[in-house]
Amino acid sequence: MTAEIITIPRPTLHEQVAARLRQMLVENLITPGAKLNERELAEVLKVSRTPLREAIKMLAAEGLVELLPNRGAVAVLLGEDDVLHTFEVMAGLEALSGELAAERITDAELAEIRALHFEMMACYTRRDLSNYYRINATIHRAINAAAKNPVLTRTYTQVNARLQALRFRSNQDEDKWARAVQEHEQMVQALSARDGAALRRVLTEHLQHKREVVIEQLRAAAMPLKA
Amino acid sequence: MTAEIITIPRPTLHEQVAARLRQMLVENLITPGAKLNERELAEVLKVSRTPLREAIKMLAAEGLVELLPNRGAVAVLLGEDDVLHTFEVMAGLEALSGELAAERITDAELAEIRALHFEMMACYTRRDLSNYYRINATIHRAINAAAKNPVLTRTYTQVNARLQALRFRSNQDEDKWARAVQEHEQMVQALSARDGAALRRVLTEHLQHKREVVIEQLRAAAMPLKA
DNA sequence: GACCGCATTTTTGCATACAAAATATGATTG
DNA sequence: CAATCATATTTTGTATGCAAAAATGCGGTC
Repeated sequence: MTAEIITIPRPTLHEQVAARLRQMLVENLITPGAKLNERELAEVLKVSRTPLREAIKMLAAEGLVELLPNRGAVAVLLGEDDVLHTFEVMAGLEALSGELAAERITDAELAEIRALHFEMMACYTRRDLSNYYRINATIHRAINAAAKNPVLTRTYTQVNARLQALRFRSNQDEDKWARAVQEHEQMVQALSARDGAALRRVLTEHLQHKREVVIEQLRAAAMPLKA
Repeated sequence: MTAEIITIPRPTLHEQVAARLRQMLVENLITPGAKLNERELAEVLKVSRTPLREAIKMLAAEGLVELLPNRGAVAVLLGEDDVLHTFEVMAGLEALSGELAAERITDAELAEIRALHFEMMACYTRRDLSNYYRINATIHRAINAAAKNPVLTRTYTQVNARLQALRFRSNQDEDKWARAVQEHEQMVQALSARDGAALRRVLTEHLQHKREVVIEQLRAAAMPLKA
């Protein structure tokens, strides 16, 4: 008898479509606020409307699109308040991740995070913003993973997805960037010391600062009137 | 010109079905672990499989059912670990709710929570467990609402839904019940004092205790062998 | 020139039909 | 009698068709 069901073969079509749409939304290939035309999308993705609609319903439950009865779905467009609220929740989830990670992280996981941290420092030194962001996100995910709580990871991923859509890769303010790096330094220290309370504090502050940066850039992007 | 779109008329069919299924799952009208047969359900709910499937996909994204490729959906069955993980996240979300609520709660909201608290005390005194639970949940929702963060509310509701399915209305241990009531007393105090840190502490502990009770009852229910 | 009314065209929502996979059935054999 | 394999049945997954609602376009009117 086989030990366990190993469902990998090939995801059903609606799953693939959902994944693809998720990606498109997160990467802004679908403009926030834009209407999702079923006929169009079905044609582009080369599937019938049925699995497409099922996928859209999933994304709606995930909060990536909004469903308007009899009027289809639109990609969520986050206003300043939405961003603020989302960051508040993210901060709470990150804080919890850190707290639990400090208790449960293995030496191997810690070592990997340290390594990632150095990689990130390299990108910072080179002012390689794109890779900096990428590794940064990886570190946060790694901390979350070290918390060893699948429900937390799931929730974290879901809430975070909404923010991903507005990740600005534009030039950061130098001072704020430096501060962020410093905070990351503190994270590694707190993790090494297995100091959950400290890590909670650092992460909460870190997210708060991140929020400020995003809000600033959001405002700047919202009014290119003076330009 | 109308101020805003007020979409209320009648929810689309898949929304209704989703709501109904959600209710059935939460109230255990569908046994945890049970397979959801599309033909059967479609017949019972008197809809075709299309809106039913769309609803199921939403519930899957919400974590209330699990999707097995080519094998349909099953109502989630929480093991001890799942319950533990879910409570960990719930604790984090409640703590955050409390912290924010302490900052943002209005006098009217506070008064209402106080009133609910007294109602709950009445139920406690009468050992009216059913209504105690109901009002208890209402108080927690009210605290969450006082935080005035829709994203938090949404996340809270979603994670909480998974636990609702296993709300044991069985007789609690007297001591633990008394302790829970005392903690609720402390909540009201912390809220009145607008002491976010204190409320965070109380709620975190409260959830931890709640978790213990649920785990106990889960174990007891899991092995009625000795009975 | 802007605003309404009405017919046309899209677009969404739901039901049905068909294909593929999984499951159940039962005969067969070691 | 257990196990296995071929076949039948059920069930899920996807596509298509049809009805209702919304968006669009266009004359006409004030």
